Amino acid sequence: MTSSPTGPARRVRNPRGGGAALGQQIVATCLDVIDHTGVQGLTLRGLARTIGVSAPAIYAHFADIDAILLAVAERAFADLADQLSAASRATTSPPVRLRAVCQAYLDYAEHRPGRYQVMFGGQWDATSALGRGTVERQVVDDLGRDVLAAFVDAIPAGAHTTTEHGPTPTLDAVTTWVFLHGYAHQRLVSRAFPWPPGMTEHVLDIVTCPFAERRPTGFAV
Amino acid sequence: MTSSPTGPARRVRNPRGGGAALGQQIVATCLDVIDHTGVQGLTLRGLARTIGVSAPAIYAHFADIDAILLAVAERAFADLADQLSAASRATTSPPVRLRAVCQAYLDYAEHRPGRYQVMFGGQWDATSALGRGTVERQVVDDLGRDVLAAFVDAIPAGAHTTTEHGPTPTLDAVTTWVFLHGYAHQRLVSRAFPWPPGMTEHVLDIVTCPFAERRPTGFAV
DNA sequence: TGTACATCAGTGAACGCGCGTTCACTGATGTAC
DNA sequence: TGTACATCAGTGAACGCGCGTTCACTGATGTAC
Repeated sequence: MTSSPTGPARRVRNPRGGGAALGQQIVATCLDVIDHTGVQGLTLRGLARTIGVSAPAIYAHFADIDAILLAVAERAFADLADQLSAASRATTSPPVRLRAVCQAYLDYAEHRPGRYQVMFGGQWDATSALGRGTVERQVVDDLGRDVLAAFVDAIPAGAHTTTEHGPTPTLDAVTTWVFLHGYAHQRLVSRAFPWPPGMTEHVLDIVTCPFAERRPTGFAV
Repeated sequence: MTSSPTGPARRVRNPRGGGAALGQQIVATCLDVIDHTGVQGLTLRGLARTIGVSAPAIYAHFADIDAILLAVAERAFADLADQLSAASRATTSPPVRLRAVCQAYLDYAEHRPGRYQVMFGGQWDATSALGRGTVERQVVDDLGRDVLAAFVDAIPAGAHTTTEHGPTPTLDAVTTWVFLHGYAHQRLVSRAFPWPPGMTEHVLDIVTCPFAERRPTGFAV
C-alpha cells in the first residue's frame, strides 16, 4: 500500500479551475447535515469539519452561514415545487390531483424534516438575514412562490370559495397550505405525541373537502 | 441623596428566607425575554444579566436552561388552557363556542409569540431534555393535555366525525388544533408573507365548518 | 525545451468573544446560650 | 443583654470550550517568454 495508513481519509482538493465545486459541496452537505441533525446545531466550523475542509475555505464561496442557508432554502423550495408538480402531472382527475399534491407535500415534510424546518419551521429567518446585506432581497421574496403556485394550480378552478369580491384562488391555496403545514409541522415537532390512527387520511379528507365535486354548504364567507 | 449615584439600579437581594422568589423571577423574566426576543438567543448568562443577578445564582433554583424552559412551558400551557376555557365559558351556544375557542387560540399565538414557539414551534424539545435527567417525564407528558381537552370540550358531541369505529372526538380535536396551529405558526414565522385579507375569518370558517349544525356532506372517512 | 512567474485552492495559527459551570468567598440576618 | 455561631442569598474570579473571522502562508498547476 502506497497511501498513508494513518489518519482519516483526506479530502482530495479540487483540480485547478474546479474550485466552484466546493460551493456545490457545501450546499449539498448542508442539506444532508440539516436533515440528519437539524438546523439547531449547525455551525460554519462544524459544516467545514463534515466536508473535510478548513473553516476559512468556506469564505471563498459564501459570506456567512445565512448565505449558505439561503442557497439551501432555494434548492429545497425548488425540490418541493418539483415534487408537487410531479404529483400533479401523475394524475388527470382534478379532485384526485389536489389530494395527490397534498399527499406529496406531507411526504416531503416527513422525509426531509431538516430542510422543511428551514423552509417553513421558523428555524431560519430569511428576512432577518437581509439586514446584514449578505443575501439578496429578490431571492428571498421568490422563495416559496412556486410551491404556492402548485397549490393554486391543483385546486379546481370551479370550486373556489366565492366572496363578495368573487372567487379567491390565492386564499384557497394559502388556506390549504397552512392547514397541511400545521399537520406536517406538528408531526415533525411532536414526535412523541400519540397521533390518532388514520390521522393523515382524515387530514387529506378535510383539506380537500371544500373543493370536492359535491360542494358542501357553509364554505362561503 | 444617600443612595449611590453611580452605576445602574442594583437589584435588591431577597430577604433571608425569601430566596425562592428568585426562582419565580427567573421563570417570569424568561417568559418576558422569550416573547420579546425569541428563544433563539436565550442563554443562562443573558437571562441572569436581564434579572440583574450573577449567573451562578441561577443554579440554586434550576439545574440548567432546560429545567427553566420546562417551568416556562408549564406556565404557558396552563395560561393557554385558561384562555381557552374562559373563551368557552363566555358563550353558551355550541357552534359559537367552538369558534370562540379557536379565536382565543389564534389570539394567544399572536400576542405571546415567544412562548407559543416554545410550546408548539419546535424551538424547544422537552423530550430531548429528558435524556439528561434534568426534567421529569410525567411533567413533560402532561404538557398540552389541558389544551387538547379544551378543544375536545368545545366540539359539539353530536357533530363528531363518524368512522367504522364510531365517533372520534380526539381525532376531531387534534385535527382542529393542527389546522389552527398551521395558520398561527405560519403567521408568526412568515411575517413578511402577503397574507390575503380576511384570512383569519376564512380559517375560522373552514375549521369550524365540519362541526356546524347543518353538517356538510363528505366529512365521513 | 526550459524557466520564471501568476494563479488557484486551499491550510494553520491566531484573535477575541460569550458561553456553561466550578469554586471559594462575603456580608447580612437570624438563633442558641 | 451580649456574643458566638449557623444559615442564607447570593458574588467574583476562573476554567475550558467552540465559535466566527482574520491573516499570512503553501504547494500544485498553468502560462508567458
